[in-house]
Amino acid sequence: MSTRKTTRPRKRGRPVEFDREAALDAALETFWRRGYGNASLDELTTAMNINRPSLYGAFGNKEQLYAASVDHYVAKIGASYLAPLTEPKLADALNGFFDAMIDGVTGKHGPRGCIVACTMPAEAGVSPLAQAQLAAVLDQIDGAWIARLGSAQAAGEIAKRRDPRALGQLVASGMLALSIRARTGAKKRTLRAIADEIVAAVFAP
Amino acid sequence: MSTRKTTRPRKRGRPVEFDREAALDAALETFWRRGYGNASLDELTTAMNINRPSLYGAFGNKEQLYAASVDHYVAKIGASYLAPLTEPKLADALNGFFDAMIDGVTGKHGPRGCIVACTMPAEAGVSPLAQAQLAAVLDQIDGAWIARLGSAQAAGEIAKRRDPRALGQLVASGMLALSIRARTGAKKRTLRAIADEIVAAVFAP
DNA sequence: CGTATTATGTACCGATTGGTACATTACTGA
DNA sequence: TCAGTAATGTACCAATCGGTACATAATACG
Repeated sequence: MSTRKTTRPRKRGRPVEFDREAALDAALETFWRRGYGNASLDELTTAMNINRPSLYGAFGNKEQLYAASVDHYVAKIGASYLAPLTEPKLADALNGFFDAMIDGVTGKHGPRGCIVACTMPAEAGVSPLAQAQLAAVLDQIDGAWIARLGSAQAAGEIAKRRDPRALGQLVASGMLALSIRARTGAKKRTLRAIADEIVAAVFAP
Repeated sequence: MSTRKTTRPRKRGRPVEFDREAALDAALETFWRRGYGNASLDELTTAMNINRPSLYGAFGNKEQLYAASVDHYVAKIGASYLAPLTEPKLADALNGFFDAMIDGVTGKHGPRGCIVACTMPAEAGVSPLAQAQLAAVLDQIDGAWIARLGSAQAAGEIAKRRDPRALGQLVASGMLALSIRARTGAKKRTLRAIADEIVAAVFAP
């Protein structure tokens, strides 16, 4: 018998008519701009261009749609901010990260600020699910920078006495703070000046 | 004729029965913990122990009550964080600020985090009033630190080549980020380690 | 074909929302 | 003592909220 992939049963019933990714993009933009509580299902379904039963069928409920939107943001936009971490020189990684991030939070890909820093903390006080998700996202960003700074330290780019953990959390903290500042309309130059101080702090002896 | 203060007419009508400050404390605690949208008027009036008409008579409406609660927070708790700025030595000012702030955002005076960093950014995307208030509060904290670092620089405590403006905004940014981290349950030691890096950055050459 | 299955569109649900009308109560001033 | 004034308590409002029942439409299977 020829080795055959387990015949996955084809999809029954009426096919989904909307593009799940496009719908998530629209939901993300809505939650990002208005926060969780200020985004109503009417707004969401209008922006996503689907009706309520389709939304509930595809995403569960409003809370789960919000969580999916945040995941979508992290995977799509957050990941693009972290892409410069693969730069061989630490200075390039840091500057590339802050440049990309500042472009992003000043409106390049959507509303000003970042959905994580600007909308999740408010929900974290009410929803354990949101609190856990926020903690997980922060851990992920911290972890990425801690690892990157650890190898930079091994390569002799930063002083041996520095603590990669605290420095990684400092860099990630910069992202949170700049995101909030951008929400009120802060200019790129202002944000970049703050980022410069953080970069300098990483390279201090 | 003896110079007399313009006779202020005494208060007419039934006197107010609640303590405005205590009511504001309760409103602040509610908004702080649950954010603006998740705090209903039923919750607010119950926490404040007043009825709706009294709330509207004294504070206008929900949005204005929120703004007043934030002002109350800034004047009461925010000011206590900034009190160490009067320390003669800059290091004492910085460490006193971060110690007080970390105690605060980890729950000493109320819910974890700070109402400014954790609940205002979400509203700033919807309400121009909230956005302007958030910008004003950030300006105030930035300004306090910029002034303090300016005089520290004049006193030779930090290097002449450093930029007090960027450094002041860096310190204030630390407050924002630590506040968000505290919201998810981060421990004091973690927050203090990040603060230490910021303090070190201020004193770098 | 017919049947099973799944998505869509409409129309609706009870609950909750922010906000207010109105009668009552407690005070000041003449 | 009585009129004027302002806060309180109750009870209510229209609007909106998140979520769903139900009939219809579109597919796969046999």
